[in-house]
Amino acid sequence: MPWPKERKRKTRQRIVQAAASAFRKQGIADVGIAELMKQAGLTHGGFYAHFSSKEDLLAEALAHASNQVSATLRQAASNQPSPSALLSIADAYLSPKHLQHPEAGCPVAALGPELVRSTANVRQTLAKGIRARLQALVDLLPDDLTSTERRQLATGVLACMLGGLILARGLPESEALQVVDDCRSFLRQRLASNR
Amino acid sequence: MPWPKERKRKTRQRIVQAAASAFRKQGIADVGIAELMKQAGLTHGGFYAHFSSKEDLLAEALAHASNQVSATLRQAASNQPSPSALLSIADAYLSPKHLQHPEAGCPVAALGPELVRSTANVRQTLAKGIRARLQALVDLLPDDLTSTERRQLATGVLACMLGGLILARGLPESEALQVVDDCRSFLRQRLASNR
DNA sequence: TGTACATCAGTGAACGCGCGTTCACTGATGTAC
DNA sequence: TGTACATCAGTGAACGCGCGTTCACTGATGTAC
Repeated sequence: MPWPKERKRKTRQRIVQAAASAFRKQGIADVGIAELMKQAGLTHGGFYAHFSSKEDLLAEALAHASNQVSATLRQAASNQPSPSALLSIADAYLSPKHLQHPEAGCPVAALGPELVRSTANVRQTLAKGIRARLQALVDLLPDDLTSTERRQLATGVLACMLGGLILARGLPESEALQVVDDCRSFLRQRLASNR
Repeated sequence: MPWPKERKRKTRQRIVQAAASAFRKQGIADVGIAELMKQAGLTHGGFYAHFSSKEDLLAEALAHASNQVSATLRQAASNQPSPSALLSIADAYLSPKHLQHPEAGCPVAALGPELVRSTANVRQTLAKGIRARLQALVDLLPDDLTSTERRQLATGVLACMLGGLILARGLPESEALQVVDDCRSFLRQRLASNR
C-alpha cells in the first residue's frame, strides 16, 4: 500500500461534496466531469479511479445531500415538543435561506423529476431518502394518533413543504417569499387542529 | 403567399404538442430537435423555420402544457359547490392516472426545477402558469373568507398537490399510490375545517 | 384558361462543440531487503 | 540506515458520439399576366 489509505477516501469525499452542490445548483445534465474534478482540485482523467460512471457519482451525491438535509432538519426539531417540532421543521424547510440556496438544500426540491428519470440505482437512493424523511416526520407525531393518522399527517406536511418550495422557486423573489410564508401559515393552522 | 397560411400554423402546433409531451416525459436535455421533428413528421432542418432556438420552443411547449392542465382541472371542478370543487381538483391532480402519466400532466411536477434554471423567457412563462393556477384556486374559495385566508389556503393546497405528486413519483408504485392517497386524505381533513 | 414566376416550408448534408470515457504514462509513497 | 522496487491515485491527450444550429437547395403552391 504505497499511498496513505485515508487519502483516497478524502479525495473521493471532496468529489462527492462538489457534485452534491453542483448538481443541485445546475442540474444533472449541465454539470460536467471536468468541471467537477476541477472544483475538487484534480484533473478529469482521475475521475474513474473513484467512480464507474457519472450516474454512479450521482447516486452517491444524492445520498450525501439527503443525509445532509436530514441532519439539518433533525437539528431544527431538536428540543421542541411534539406538535411544534413539525412546525419548526416546516419553518426551516420553507425559509428564505432554503429558498435561495438550492445547492445546499433538499435534493428532491432541486432535482426530483430529473432523478425519477435516472437509473434504477439513483431511483432506489431517491426512494430511500424519501422514506427516511417521511419516517422522521412520523416519529415526531404524538402517540395518541393512530398510525394511519400519523402517516397521513406526515405525508401531507412533507408534500406541502416540498411543493411550496418548488412553487416559490418558480416565481420572482417577492412572490416567492409570499408563497413560502403562506405555506407556513397553512401548515400552522392544519397542525393547530392536530389531526 | 404561395402556401396556405393555415398549414404553417398547424405544423408549428404539431411540433409544440410533440415537444410538450416529450419534454415532460424525458426531461429537457434528453429530447433532441431531430427526434421531435420526426415525431411531427418532419426533418430536423425545418425546425428553424418555426422557432429561433430549443429554448424558444420550450417556452411555448410549457405554455401549451400549462393551459392543457388548467383546462383539465377546471373541468374537474365544474358543477361542484365551492368547498368540494377544490377537493375535486385535488383528487384529479393526485390521481393514479396523473401519477403514471407525467407526459400529459402538470409541467411543474414533471420539469419544475429544470425550468427554474432555464432562460428568463422560460422562467416568465413558468411564473405566469403558477400565478394562473393559484388564482384559479383562489377563485373557487367561498367569499366569506378574507382574501389572505383564501390565498393561504389556495397556496397550501396547491403546494400539497404538487409536492405529493413529486414525492409519489420518487417511489415504487404501491408506495406511490399510498402517498397520493394520504395527501388527498390530508387535504380532505384540512378543507373540512374550512379554514 | 393557361403558363411563367415568386415564395418559403421543408430537406438533408455539414459544422462545431462539449461531453463522458479511455488509456498510456507519471511520480509520490510504503515496503522489502 | 540506505536503496531498489511495486503500487496506484492522479495526469492529460485523445476518441467517439450526439446534439443544436446553419445553409444551399428543392418543390408544392398561389399569383400575375
